Amino acid sequence: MGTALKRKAKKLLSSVKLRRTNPRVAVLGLLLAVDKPLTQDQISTRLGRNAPDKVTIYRTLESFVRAGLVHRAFLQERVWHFELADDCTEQQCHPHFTCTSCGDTHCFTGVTMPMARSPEKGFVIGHQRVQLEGFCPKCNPNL
Amino acid sequence: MGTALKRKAKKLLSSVKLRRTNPRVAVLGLLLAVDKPLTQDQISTRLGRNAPDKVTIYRTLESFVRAGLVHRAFLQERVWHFELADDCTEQQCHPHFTCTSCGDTHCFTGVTMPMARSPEKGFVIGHQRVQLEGFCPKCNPNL
DNA sequence: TAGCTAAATGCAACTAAGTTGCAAGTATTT
DNA sequence: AAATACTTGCAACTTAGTTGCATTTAGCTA
Ligand SMILES: [Mn+2]
Ligand SMILES: [Mn+2]
Ligand SMILES: [Zn+2]
Ligand SMILES: [Zn+2]
Repeated sequence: MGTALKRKAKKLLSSVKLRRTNPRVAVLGLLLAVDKPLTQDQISTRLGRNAPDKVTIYRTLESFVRAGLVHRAFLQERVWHFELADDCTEQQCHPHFTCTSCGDTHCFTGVTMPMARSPEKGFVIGHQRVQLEGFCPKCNPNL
Repeated sequence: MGTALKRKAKKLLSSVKLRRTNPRVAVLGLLLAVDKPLTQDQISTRLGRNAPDKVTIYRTLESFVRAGLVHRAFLQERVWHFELADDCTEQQCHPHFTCTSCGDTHCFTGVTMPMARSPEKGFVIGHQRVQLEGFCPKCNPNL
């Protein structure tokens, strides 16, 4: 991991009053670098030989979520994907697109969706999530 | 389960060329009756004493999904929720609202959302899913 | 109606994502 | 440098969903 990324990660950690430990710098630096949702397993693999323990990665991510640095980006499988909580408003994150052919996920950061309106009085819609699936350019049969 | 429901379930099964077995009639009848997403566990509990085996419920639901009778309505937890595949178009199902206070889920069947537009050439958006969370009328602090 | 067969079921064992408890280590404060 | 609250790693656990296989059954045919 680049020194610049490490510095950025440490700064971020301090800004939310989290201790600047090695596992946290590594995980946060990675999320800063890849800029797309990753699972615990993917994080572990990418950090390679001296990746922190699985439990530490989960707890690290949990602390990031609590601090508001990271979101769980719910995809359609059974595993959680985590990404930085930028490109989001209070009410909604950007849509996520997953290719049904190759499985790749893309962040549609430029796409904004109108908020759903409640069908009846009394509901308060605090947050909205949009998931998309289909073919990515690589797998598009018409291309 | 009511006789009418059973008859309806059997009819539906025949219409998609699935064998009319007891487990299938029971599970489909239940989904017809409750009209909201249920997990395998909830289905099993509601069917009570002589509910089919867990594996049978999963395989039953899988056959319904293959036949297009049922959708997996992905909610925010780690478990799958299944519901009848009506109130859906080819491109999107109705939004689902889950209350962050009491956990109840409501189907916003009347609410339609515009489809997201691809941010760049090449993506084909086949399906869109919208999840909402907030306070339900029961838990709304302003009510 | 009885028999045939492919499809469906039930059970036990398994997989894998995420959790919990606890002893040992360490970042920050003083 | 010492104190201590926070963090880490490991082992054991939980739980949703899967797999393999022997047994049963729905729907068909004779
Ligand atoms: Mn994203
Ligand atoms: Mn619904
Ligand atoms: Zn693709
Ligand atoms: Zn509620």
